[in-house]
Amino acid sequence: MQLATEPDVDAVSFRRLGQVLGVHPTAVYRHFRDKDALVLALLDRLTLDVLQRVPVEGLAWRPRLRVGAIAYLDALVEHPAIGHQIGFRASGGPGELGAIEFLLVCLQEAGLDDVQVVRHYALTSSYVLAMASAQASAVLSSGRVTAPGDRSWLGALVEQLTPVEAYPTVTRLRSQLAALRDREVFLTGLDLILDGIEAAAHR
Amino acid sequence: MQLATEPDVDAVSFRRLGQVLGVHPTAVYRHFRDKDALVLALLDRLTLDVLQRVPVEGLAWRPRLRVGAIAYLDALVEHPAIGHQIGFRASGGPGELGAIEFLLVCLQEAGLDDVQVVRHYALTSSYVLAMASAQASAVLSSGRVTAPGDRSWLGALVEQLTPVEAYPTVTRLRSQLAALRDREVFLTGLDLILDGIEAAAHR
DNA sequence: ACCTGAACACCGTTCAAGT
DNA sequence: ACCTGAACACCGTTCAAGT
Repeated sequence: MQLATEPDVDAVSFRRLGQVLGVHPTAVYRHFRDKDALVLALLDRLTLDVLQRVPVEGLAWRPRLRVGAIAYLDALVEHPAIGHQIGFRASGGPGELGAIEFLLVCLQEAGLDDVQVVRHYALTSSYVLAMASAQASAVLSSGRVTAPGDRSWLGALVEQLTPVEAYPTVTRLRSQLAALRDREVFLTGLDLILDGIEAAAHR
Repeated sequence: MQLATEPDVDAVSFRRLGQVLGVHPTAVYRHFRDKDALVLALLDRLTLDVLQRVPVEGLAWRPRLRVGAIAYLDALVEHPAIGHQIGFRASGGPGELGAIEFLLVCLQEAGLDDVQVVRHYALTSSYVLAMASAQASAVLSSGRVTAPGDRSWLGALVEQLTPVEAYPTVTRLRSQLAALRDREVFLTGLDLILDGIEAAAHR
C-alpha cells in the first residue's frame, strides 16, 4: 500500500516489494497467486478503509453518498499505482461488496424503486470509478503529485494553441478551458447525477 | 493500429511492431521519439477517423453529440490496447483539437452561454473518455473480445454470492445487477448528461 | 510452511555501428 | 536518412532446491 503511493505505474512490483520487505522477490508468490490477486487485495483493502471512515449515522442519503464518493476518489488518486486499475477490476471482496451495499442503501433511502436503484447504482458507481481511474492515471502519466484536485484538466494543450483558424471555438474559450480543475469537473458531474436521482425519486 | 485491436495490454510494443513490419524493433525509434509518442499518435489518428465518420450536416446538436460519443466509445473499445489510455492522455493533435471543437460547437448550438459551455464540455468529455477507458481496460482484463456493449457490468461477482446476511440489498437485487450491460450503463449516463444540457439551456 | 536461486520470456531504451 | 546489433535495466512467472 505504501509503494502504491508512488506516482509510478510500476511502483508495485514483486521485486520492489521483496526489496522493501528484505526478502526474495518471488517469496510473495507464497501469499498471492499472482500480481492480479495482489492488486485486487490492495484495492479491496483500500475500499474497506474508505467505508470505515465514511460516517454512516446522522447523515441523509445525499450528503452521505457525496462524501463517500469524494473520499473514495481521493483514496484512489492517492494510491495511483493501484487506483488507476479500479475502473474495470472486480475483487468480489468485502470492500467491494460493502461499497455496493452502501450505494444501494443510499439509493433506496432516496426513494427509488428497485429498477431505478439498479440503474442509478450502475451510473453512479461507473462514474466514480471511471473518474478515479482516469485521474489516478493522470498522476502516473505526469509523474508528479500535485495537490489533490488541483490538476489542470486540459493543461498546456490549449494555452499554446498555434493553428488558431482551424479551431475557432477552442481558441475563443481557451483561457476558460485551461482554468478547469479535476475536482471541479468531478463534482459537477457528481452533483448532476445526484440531481437525477432526486428527480427520479419525485416521479 | 492493427496490433491495437488485440485484447492484450502489451499488444502494441516496439518488438511486435518490428516483427509485423519485418524490421528491427528499434527501427521505430527513427519515426517516434518513444512509446508515448507512438501511442499518442495512434490515439489522435483514431479520434480523427471517428470525427470524419460522424455526420456533421443535417443533424441537430443532440443526436449529433450522441452519435459522436457512441462512435468514439466504440472505436476506443475496439482498440483496447491504446483505448484504455485515452482518459488521461493529451496529444494536442488535430484529432483531439477537432473533437474539442466538435463538442464545443454542439454545446453552443444547444443554447448554452460560455460559462455553461465550458462546464458541460468538461463533464461530457471526461465522462465519455473515462467510460471508454474503463471499458477498454475491461476488454484487456478479460482477454477476450465480447460483442460490443454486451459485456456484463458486475459479471459473476454478484451471481455466486455466499455470505448473504452481510449484504442484504446486494443479495436481494443480485439478478438485476448481474443483468446490467456496458452499453446500457453508458447510454443511461450519456442521456442524463444531455438532459442536463437541455435543462441548463432553458434556464 | 516459507524462502532462495536460477532461469525464461518478455518489456522500453540507448548507443555505436553499418549502408 | 534509415536500419542493425548488442547491451542495460527492468518486468511477471516457473520450478527445483533449500530450511
